[in-house]
Amino acid sequence: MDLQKRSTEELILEAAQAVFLEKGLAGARMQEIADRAGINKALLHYYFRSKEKLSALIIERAIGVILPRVMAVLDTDVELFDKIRLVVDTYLTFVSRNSFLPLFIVNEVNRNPQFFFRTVVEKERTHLDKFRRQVEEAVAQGRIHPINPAQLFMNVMSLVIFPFLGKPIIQVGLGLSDEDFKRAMEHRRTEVAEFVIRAIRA
Amino acid sequence: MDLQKRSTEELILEAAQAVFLEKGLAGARMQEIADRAGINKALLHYYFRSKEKLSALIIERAIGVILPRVMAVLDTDVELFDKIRLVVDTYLTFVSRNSFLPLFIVNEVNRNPQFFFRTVVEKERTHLDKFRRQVEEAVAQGRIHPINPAQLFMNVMSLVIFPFLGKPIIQVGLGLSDEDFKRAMEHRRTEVAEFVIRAIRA
DNA sequence: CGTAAATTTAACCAAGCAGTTAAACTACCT
DNA sequence: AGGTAGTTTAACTGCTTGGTTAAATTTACG
Repeated sequence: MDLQKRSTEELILEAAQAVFLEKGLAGARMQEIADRAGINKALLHYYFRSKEKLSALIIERAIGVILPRVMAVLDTDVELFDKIRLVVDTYLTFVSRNSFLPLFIVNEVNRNPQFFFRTVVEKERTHLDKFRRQVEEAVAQGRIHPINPAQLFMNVMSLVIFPFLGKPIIQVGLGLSDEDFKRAMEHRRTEVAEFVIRAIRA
Repeated sequence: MDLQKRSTEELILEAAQAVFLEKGLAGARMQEIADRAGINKALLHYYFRSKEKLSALIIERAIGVILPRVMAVLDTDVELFDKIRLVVDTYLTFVSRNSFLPLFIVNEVNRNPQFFFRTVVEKERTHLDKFRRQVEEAVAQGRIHPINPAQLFMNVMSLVIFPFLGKPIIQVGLGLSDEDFKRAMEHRRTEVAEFVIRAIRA
């Protein structure tokens, strides 16, 4: 379709996403967004009336791109242990390429939980059901240690996401270069899943 | 000593901490800090010249209060599994009472990693040595599965801290009331440690 | 070509906010 | 009583920033 060049609207959205993720909502400047999109402030407001409207779009986009990904995996028919491996791998890949996303989302969600609630979760919550039943079944069959599915899910998310939120802490605290960190995350791609599986396997 | 009333300086610091943690550095207003401290803006600047100086103090305080706590536990002579139980318990207790702290620290550390580096870590890094050796020894003796001490540490921190960063996500995503969430965290106090121990025990 | 939409230029407004200042008031100390 | 540090009041400066406006210029397109 438009292989030649992205539309101005897209340019703005990309620039806005970059700036919002880097600086946070309060720290982002409309001027900087305009600059990075290669346009001027007037045109920026011409497309997206206000900072608030623009930021709402970005937040929706950011959350909308990551949440369905996890939910889709959780909703498949794969066997439990393989599903854990799959969700870790999927998520870790994605978040490695968008390392600012977790912090941004966590901030916005804490600032305005209602929005998060209305926008996304209502539709997605049921997708957890299959996972929940799967865990309960495995517990009932004695294949895994008794564990609350919610807690298990929380654990997986924690292990995958936190290192990116705490990247500077971890890097400095453990003395890792950027390259080291990348390698450590690569290593985690398999390690985390096996860690979780060992923790629950009966 | 001064049982009657806290000094104005302390009042300001407490108010500043509260406001900074709730609103973040960029979102915090000097006026609000003054109001909450029960004084006026002029006096606020009379005590702490600028917002920057004040925020630097708060950041230092915030990090300085939580990091040494973990390090102290990691540096003790307790046996490995008990140490894991201890660190989880200590940390979870503390962070339950200061639930805004993790998000604040994570933000500041991402915004300015150098500061974090200079201020705290230099002195604290060595405290990890004992834990590191302990893990390596346990691996060598075949008491636990082979695991990089750094990764193990990262896993424990992840499991403890993340739920507080993602509290709204988790609450909404899993449909937990405030009471439910509190109970879930209480439950985690023992669960997380056992989870980790099962994951590494040979 | 002609017209409408897209884009720039440049100036401007209003609000919010950090920080200042000076004068007056209060409380405590000696 | 007098002085000093702590505190208030209230007005003000200066800068940043979101948002607007109007006119000029360019681009796209039938």
